[in-house]
Amino acid sequence: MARISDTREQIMDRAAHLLMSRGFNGFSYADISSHLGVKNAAVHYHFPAKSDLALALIDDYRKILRKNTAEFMAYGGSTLPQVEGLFAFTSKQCQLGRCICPFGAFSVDYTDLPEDVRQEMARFMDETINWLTQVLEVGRKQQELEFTGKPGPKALSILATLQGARQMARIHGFDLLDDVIGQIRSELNIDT
Amino acid sequence: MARISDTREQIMDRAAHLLMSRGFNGFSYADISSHLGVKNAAVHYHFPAKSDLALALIDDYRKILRKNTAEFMAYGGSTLPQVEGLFAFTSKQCQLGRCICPFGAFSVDYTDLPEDVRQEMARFMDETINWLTQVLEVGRKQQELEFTGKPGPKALSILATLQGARQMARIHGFDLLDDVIGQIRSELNIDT
DNA sequence: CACCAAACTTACTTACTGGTAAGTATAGCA
DNA sequence: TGCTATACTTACCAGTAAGTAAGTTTGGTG
Repeated sequence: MARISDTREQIMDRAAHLLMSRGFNGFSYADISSHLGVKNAAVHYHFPAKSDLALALIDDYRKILRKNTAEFMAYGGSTLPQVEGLFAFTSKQCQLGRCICPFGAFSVDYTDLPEDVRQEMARFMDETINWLTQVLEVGRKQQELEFTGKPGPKALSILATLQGARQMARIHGFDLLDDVIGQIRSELNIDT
Repeated sequence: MARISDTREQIMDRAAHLLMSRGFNGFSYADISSHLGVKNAAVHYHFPAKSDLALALIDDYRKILRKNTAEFMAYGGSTLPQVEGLFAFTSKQCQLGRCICPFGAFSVDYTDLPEDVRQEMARFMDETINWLTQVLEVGRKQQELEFTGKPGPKALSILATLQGARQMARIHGFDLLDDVIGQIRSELNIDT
């Protein structure tokens, strides 16, 4: 037994990977425990029900998002690193086999989710949309990027595009995601 | 027993709905059989393995796509009904609870799919992309629609956007899909 | 009427699912 | 040294998954 248990953290790491590679119903507690070399019940010790694991995962995502964007949301700054960071992150995750973003994973298995998980997911999505909406709004004002229509729908559109492309890339090849990101860039007039 | 067995057809109908509402690993043979009032083994009689069901579903989608687009692919014509048809279809499917398009469903459960199903899926995606690419190319030539960049990446981008938005709409509400379709329209300069 | 094949049902198997109850090892503390 | 909370393991449970083997019903055909 480790002095400070890192098993919980390892469970979260593995669960996050499994969630994004196989979807929420696509992995079992055994998939986690066997990979860590512990028993099934050890995972249940930290997360009694699978929905507890879901809530913890979503909570983590929200924290990471807030941490990474807090400074921008508070004080502004250049928007290009924000947008390019989103593209790079999506691309890297996909190449690491994590082709299903949490939105997609939980959307597919939505009918099996308890109400609290659904609500947390909606909140996380809200925060993500708000962040990108503000990035687009500020970016347009600062003339760093251009686009058609209002920032809100454009933000939705970009997030949806990346989510869909990430999934399609698994079936059709990773070039697809590069092409789509290129298309988004050109429509934001930030061709490199 | 019906003279001409329509059980197979009913199985396909139900399976298609379940695939698009819960994903491929999200439904079981029991979900199909109980709904039709037959036994589990009856489904296995028509589709021995679940991958046979997957292949049949994909084959059906390909046929439907080809049937609906054959005329346009052969002789051209106005492109607006093609594009608007895609939007209307996506919107309707989502409202009927089928928030997961086949690409998304099979992408999430990709790791469990046998090689032949993966290849059929890739082929179906290819045909879909080719169709929309041609629609965009012809539409631009005929000055029915405008867009940034090449038709290929734009087609990918639109399909990815619709797939992602359809999934996100389930979590965030159906308005999201309307907003996204509105955004796509305005970027094609076909605002109504 | 006899037969045959299609379309099932009955009854089963093996494997895995999330989940639980009870026992055990260990680290730190009074 | 003994106690206690943490972090597990062992050993199970009921439910469900896909899949199968063998028997049964039925419509159509010779």
